[in-house]
Amino acid sequence: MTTSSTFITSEHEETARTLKALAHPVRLAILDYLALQRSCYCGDLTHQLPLAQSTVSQHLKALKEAQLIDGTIEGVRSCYCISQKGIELMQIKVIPLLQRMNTTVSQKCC
Amino acid sequence: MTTSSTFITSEHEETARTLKALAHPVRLAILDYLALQRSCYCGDLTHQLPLAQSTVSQHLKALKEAQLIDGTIEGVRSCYCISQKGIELMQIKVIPLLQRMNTTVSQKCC
DNA sequence: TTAATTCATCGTATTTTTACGATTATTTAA
DNA sequence: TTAAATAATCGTAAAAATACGATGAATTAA
Repeated sequence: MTTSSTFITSEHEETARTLKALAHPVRLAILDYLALQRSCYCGDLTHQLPLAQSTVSQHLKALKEAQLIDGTIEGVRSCYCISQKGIELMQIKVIPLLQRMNTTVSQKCC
Repeated sequence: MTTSSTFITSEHEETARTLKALAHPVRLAILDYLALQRSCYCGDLTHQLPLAQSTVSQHLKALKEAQLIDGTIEGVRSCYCISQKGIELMQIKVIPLLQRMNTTVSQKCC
């Protein structure tokens, strides 16, 4: 199920990919933390989260592959932050699509 | 991994559940269609989509369980539409959380 | 140079998701 | 009453996601 039809557009495919990266409590928590702190190291997150280091690293990788965050090696550590692309994806792709759901349902439609 | 800590809040858990329901191209297409058409029958979707009837029904169930849509039996058919609760979840829970990502990144933060 | 720190990656087990066909239940039409 | 139509559910197979420990690579400190 990858082929996009007229019904399932490439926008649906792309946005679903972004939403999938967002759709995990740990990854949402990481993003919220990054939004607040500006940036942090992988180790900071590992200390905060009840998860193994390898698991945290894996979540960061998922966010990075979805272009939601940037990561830079700083000596022995890795620094992460929300990416410009990530902000664009939210503002231009994801949120507008979700906004389209906002049809005024005055009464039960069916 | 279900326990919410101070770092992972219940809001993260709940929003992740909603996002998971959204995070599939077929389900996004269904919601987009419902936003446009107001309502439709399961059969309409089965005709539009390159999927088996049981699969479409399964996707509708996922959306319903996430409270994003309502379904009503109309004789031999089932009519679906975006729910008021679904709109609320978008406007009050999901979109605000995604909006929080919108920190102005003037230059590479790390 | 050696040891310690930090993090990514690998291999793997478990769970969840996705899709299908077959079956069942309900309603409508003949 | 019987047949057709519609959609939900069941069982199941295959793929993807999630988590872990172990290992390896790179950098810094001793």
